Amino acid sequence: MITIKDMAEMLELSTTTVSNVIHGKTKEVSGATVAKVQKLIDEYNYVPNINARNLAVNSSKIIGMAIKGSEEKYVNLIADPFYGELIGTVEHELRKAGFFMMLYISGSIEEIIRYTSTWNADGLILVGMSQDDYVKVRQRYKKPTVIIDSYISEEIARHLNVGLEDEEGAYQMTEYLIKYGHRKIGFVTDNMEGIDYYRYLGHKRAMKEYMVPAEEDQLISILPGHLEKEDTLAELMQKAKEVTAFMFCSDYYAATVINYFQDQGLKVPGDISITGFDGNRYGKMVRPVLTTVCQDVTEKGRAAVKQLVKMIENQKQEYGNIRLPVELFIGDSVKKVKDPAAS
Amino acid sequence: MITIKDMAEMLELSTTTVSNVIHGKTKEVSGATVAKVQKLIDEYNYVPNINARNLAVNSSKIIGMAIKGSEEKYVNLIADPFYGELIGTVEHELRKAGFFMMLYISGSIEEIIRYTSTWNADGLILVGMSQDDYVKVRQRYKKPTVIIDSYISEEIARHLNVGLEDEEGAYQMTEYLIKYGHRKIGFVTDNMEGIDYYRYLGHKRAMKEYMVPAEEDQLISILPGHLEKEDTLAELMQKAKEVTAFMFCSDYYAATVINYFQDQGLKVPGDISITGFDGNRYGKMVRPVLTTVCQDVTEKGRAAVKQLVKMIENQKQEYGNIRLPVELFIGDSVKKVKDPAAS
DNA sequence: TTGTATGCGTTATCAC
DNA sequence: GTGATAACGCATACAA
Repeated sequence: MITIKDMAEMLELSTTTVSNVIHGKTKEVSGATVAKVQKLIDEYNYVPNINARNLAVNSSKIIGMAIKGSEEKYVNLIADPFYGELIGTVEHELRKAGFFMMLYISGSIEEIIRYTSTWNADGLILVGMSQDDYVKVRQRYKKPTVIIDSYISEEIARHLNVGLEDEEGAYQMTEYLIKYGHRKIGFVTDNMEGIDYYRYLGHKRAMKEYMVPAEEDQLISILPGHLEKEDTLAELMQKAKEVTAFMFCSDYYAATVINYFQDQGLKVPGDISITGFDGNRYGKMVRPVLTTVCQDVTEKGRAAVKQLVKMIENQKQEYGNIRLPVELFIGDSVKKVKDPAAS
Repeated sequence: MITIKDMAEMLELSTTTVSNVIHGKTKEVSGATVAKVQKLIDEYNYVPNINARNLAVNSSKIIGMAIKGSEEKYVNLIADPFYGELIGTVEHELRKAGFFMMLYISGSIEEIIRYTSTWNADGLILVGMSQDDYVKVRQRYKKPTVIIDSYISEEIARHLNVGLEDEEGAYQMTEYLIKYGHRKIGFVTDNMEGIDYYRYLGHKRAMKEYMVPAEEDQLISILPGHLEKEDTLAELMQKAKEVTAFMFCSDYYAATVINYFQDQGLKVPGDISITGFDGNRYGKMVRPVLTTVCQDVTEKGRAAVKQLVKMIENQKQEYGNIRLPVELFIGDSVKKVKDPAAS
């Protein structure tokens, strides 16, 4: 690893001059010198030591991308194509903008805070954070931060969030189901915070607007991570008798259940209709093809990076909510049913 | 951000003493001083500046994880659960060992080299590298490096690779097909280098051992990334008439083709049997459940990190090949056929 | 038990 | 045009 100092000595120049050439401040340097230095740089493959540079300018070009998930959910989390795609685009966009990505996947918010401050990250992208988590991070980390897919109340914490039209997406899906004659709809989720909660609100709004009596509405709660377990699936089979459709908050869950039901001899959508949320490969891979609410994950990552870079350049935190649009994708997992009440 | 110097001044101590406390060298410091310093550390949430530390000790705790993929394949690459799971476990294991992961996904090997050297990474994990790529990296980067899933000839480049029993896996799968009466088997791949090539070799070995005439053996080449395109799939439909089974080198491709075939009215495994390679969620999600060769991605990442850490501690590059075992998973995508020659 | 001095590689401020 | 020199925060060899 050749350094500026080494090169300066070899050419009998000062480090300042060499540094100037490296930074293209060539108007203050003679052409001959520039050439000499440039030659050496190429010859020895000079590459700056970022640690030294960061120390000198008190910045890193590091953006921390912190994904919070409980320890038990760990493996599930990262195998989900949503995260793969998100991480991929964020890394890509970040580098295009001249930054580097440091990835933290951890169940401990304390750990995340510690790491980001040691590395003196120029900015943060937070995924999967609750309001509490966000507040804790903000207490200790003051530089630009953007959150992805969180719902945080405006009063408590000013923040910039990049998310989805979750409420609207669920509303549209419910509306679609109702128009297809469904009234007894089971809304399945493993938590009631953040995005799932807002999707539930959208679902409720549609149910109300179309005047479906509240007692026909079923909220089905699943223990987090248990949707892959046999007994939970069996339980869902039971519930399937009481409703004509299930709405899931992720394609992965929806697809898993479709397969389970069919393996058990239940017809989808013949006996029960099923919908998802995400629009990823799992929904395309399962048969019947999943009717779902599509989001553009790439766009999500891109928007987050764009906002973050803007903040870093302006040296200040911005506030607001960016809600990316969603779109219904009609597959084959929903059947038209006769509404008994209508006839 | 409070620094060691700040704390030393506040307590009227030297930076050395403070530094010693931080590093737990308390036997050389009086109990009272330790307490004082510790109190301040907690109070101000002192956290070391890693840039400064790295500069001082000439090391970073950074491991570069470089994934090479052509620009066009970019999105495909990272949405594959294989990469998601691999990145996840590597990050996890790395942190457990006290390192940080810097992720580089790039089609340019030059770029990868430049980034890893600016950051002065302590070690490298390389994924998706050809022999040429590896040699180029090694010319410029001398610190510990481990490769995942590459095939590099021993003579040209000494290296440590963590891979799979690719040849054996394909052998077993072919053997299984043959025992189920298949003789006309189409081996489908979009490249003939690295892992796919060795899988092909295993396939050939089985065909030879079971004395299937060479003319019954079909190597079907697909343009890279084209297996999702309509015309390539249609072409494959044509080929399906000439064979009784297709072997694919990935579950994702196999599942995609199963769906396409069935959507077109071709029965799987009724009209044609299909096998995959990987053992991931796609294979479990498609119906019929895919018969495939399973690998343990988590174990792969774990092994890579373990080896790398060992090298970093011993300060030297090691050589060798670690081939993780594979296992046949029998799904429902292969049918027993009557071997016409046997009757 | 504690302190002093120096170096890590880079950038930036001034002076020549 | 070019060059000293200090500063960034930390670790460490060596003194005291």
